[in-house]
Amino acid sequence: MTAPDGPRRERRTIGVLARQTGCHVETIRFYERIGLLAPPPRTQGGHRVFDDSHARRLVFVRRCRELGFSLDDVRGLLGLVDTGDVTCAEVKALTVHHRDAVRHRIEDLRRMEGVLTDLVQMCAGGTAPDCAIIETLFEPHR
Amino acid sequence: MTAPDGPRRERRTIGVLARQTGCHVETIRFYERIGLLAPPPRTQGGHRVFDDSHARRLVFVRRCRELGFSLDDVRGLLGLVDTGDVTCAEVKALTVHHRDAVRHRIEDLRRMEGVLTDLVQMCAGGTAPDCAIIETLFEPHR
DNA sequence: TCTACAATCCGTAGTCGCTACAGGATCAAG
DNA sequence: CTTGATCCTGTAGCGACTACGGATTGTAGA
Repeated sequence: MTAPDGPRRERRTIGVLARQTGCHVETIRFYERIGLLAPPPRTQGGHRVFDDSHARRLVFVRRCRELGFSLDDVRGLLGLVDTGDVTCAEVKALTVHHRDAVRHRIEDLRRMEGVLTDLVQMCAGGTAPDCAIIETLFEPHR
Repeated sequence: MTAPDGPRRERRTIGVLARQTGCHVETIRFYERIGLLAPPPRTQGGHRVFDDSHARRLVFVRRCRELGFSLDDVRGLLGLVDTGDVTCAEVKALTVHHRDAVRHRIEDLRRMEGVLTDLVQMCAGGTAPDCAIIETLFEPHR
């Protein structure tokens, strides 16, 4: 009865991991370098060998990044997970805080979009050398 | 009858210009270094002396930045202004293109915000060590 | 006129989150 | 055993600033 390991601990090269997670190879190495991912074991020749736990962790990082969390936020979340100290309240607070920042950013962009639309509308778009957009941009704030 | 110059060509130090335009002193020097603003004349001791034309141009840059234009975009717009070759059509095209990029960015952020709000709502926020947010973030995409 | 101190000078390095090389070594298939 | 894909390390670059250190200059008050 040799241990049948199964697909639970599947080994993969960095390239395969990259394809599975949608990360670039360079990004994975970068995450390892900055301490976001633990250094995986290597082959005799020095190639990294990743297993499911690495894949899981990388997926987590990637999902967080897709949601706009900073790498520092991700580090914090992973820290909570790693120590086992994680409580819903902490995670929720971090998430709420980030969501509020995202909302704030949306508001900023909306204001920009409004002004840009105004500018576009006040511009005839012809070959005239005097452009209302340019004129307006030379005016101080608001 | 000495030329009364008037307030039209008011001279100012970099600090005063910064206060007038809302830019940091370092940013003004930075803009000069990358060729966005022309090098102003100096005092004997080497301090920069700015006049109204510099102020006008810096206001333009600042307004563009507030609207999210890249420094390269600003360079382009200023280039058009400088050559006198500026036509409404060109400026409008650049502005429309940028507005579309801003809209795109808003859509991205809105999607993030939606997911973040979902996450926040699925989390009880108590002291439980199992957190639904964390669980979800370990799941692959979507 | 002297002195104190604010403001300015320059150059370099750091921020964030990657991305793009260069110049090699290793691995798997045929 | 050769080929060619993949991997390795290290460094430099991006955008748009920001922050520093150490020196110099400008100016207002005594």
